[in-house]
Amino acid sequence: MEEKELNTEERIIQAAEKILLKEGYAGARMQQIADEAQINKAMLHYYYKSKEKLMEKIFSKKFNEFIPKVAEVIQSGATFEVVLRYYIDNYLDLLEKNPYLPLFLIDTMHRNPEFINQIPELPGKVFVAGIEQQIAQHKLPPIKPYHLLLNIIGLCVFPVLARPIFKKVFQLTDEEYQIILKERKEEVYHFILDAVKNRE
Amino acid sequence: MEEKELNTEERIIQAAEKILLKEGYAGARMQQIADEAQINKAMLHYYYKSKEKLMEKIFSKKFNEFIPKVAEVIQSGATFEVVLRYYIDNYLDLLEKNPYLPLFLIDTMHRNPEFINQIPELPGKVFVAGIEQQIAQHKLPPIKPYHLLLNIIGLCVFPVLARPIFKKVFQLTDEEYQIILKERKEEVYHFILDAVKNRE
DNA sequence: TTTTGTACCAACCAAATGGTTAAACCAACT
DNA sequence: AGTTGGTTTAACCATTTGGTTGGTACAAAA
Repeated sequence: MEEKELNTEERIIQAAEKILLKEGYAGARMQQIADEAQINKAMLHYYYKSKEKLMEKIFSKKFNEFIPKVAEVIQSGATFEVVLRYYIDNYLDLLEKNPYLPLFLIDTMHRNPEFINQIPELPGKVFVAGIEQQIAQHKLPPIKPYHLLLNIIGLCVFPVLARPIFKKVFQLTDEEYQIILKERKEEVYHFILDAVKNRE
Repeated sequence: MEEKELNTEERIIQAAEKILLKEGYAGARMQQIADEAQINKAMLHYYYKSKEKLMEKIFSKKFNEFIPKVAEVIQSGATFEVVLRYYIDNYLDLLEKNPYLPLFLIDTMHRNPEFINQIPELPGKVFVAGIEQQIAQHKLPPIKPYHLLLNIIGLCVFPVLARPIFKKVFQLTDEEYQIILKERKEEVYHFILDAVKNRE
């Protein structure tokens, strides 16, 4: 409710997040970020030498918020059902709170790939190994790990990305679309489970 | 192979498509488009009064290329399997030829929603009615049409959008990712069919 | 032959934009 | 009181950017 009294640096980060996520790197203006942080434009450059440095900071921060730390969970021995629920619930909650996040990351990685390089290596192979292990133990039907992951994440993320197109094509209000998104937790969970079970 | 001798307007459209799709509205530069079309920047404004008008043209053109005209097919009485194959094959072919298209449309609709308004109404309701009819005739198990459509399109489109992220996380080469995309026609088709069948 | 209209361009312009400077402010130490 | 060092600002700067101007070239119409 009440605006916390944040120090300048925190206000800059908050403002930069808001503006960069909404407008993208090319569309965001340093002045806009300064206004949002209620500081002078020169202050921005005092704390962050350049727009690029600021973007680096926000991008890596958001990237790390988005990439889930579930590699361990998949190896925890839990059933696929449990892991899937955990995944989907976490992702959809995150997406509900951060509707601009996927577009921001995807857009940045496509159009400003230079920002990817500062990201450290990620344990993708671990996830693949985890899935393959579950398949070997017959806890999962044979499916290529990449495809399974693309399916799970795509089914979660796409509705957030496609919101404007679907709203337009089906002439939905924001409230109606919100309901659809709420329904997704069950829909995606059962859809994936049904697809995977039927493969056995 | 050989560069056709196109007239100026065609060259402008081609150039604008290339640059706008790749860079987005905010990132694209009129000079860049002029260079690509091998004309003077003033020529751009001779044919298209402003960047906005040019974007309007390209956006509506691309939007109409992307939104499929399958509403009739779904009502054609064909089985769900046939319609699904048709959908998926068409979409994935289109996406393979136009990898920048989904990001361009999604990005534009999120960040420049003013361009949506010039798009005429679309027969989304017809699709919904078609699906509901198939469900009533027990040709399809009960599933909310919006969800079915989100699932189908999401599973097709997301891998194209997520390419950079997946390449990074799993350290894939372009060739490796290309193979994954090729596999998708079968993967998506069976995944959806299995999920839907299991619902009955 | 003259007029007219379309295609085209070099040079230009005003505004916007990322970034800098030099000085002021201010709390903490000496 | 005076110095120091981080913080803040108004004013400024160089470049980029979308867009304009005034004019040329040229072919078709009159």
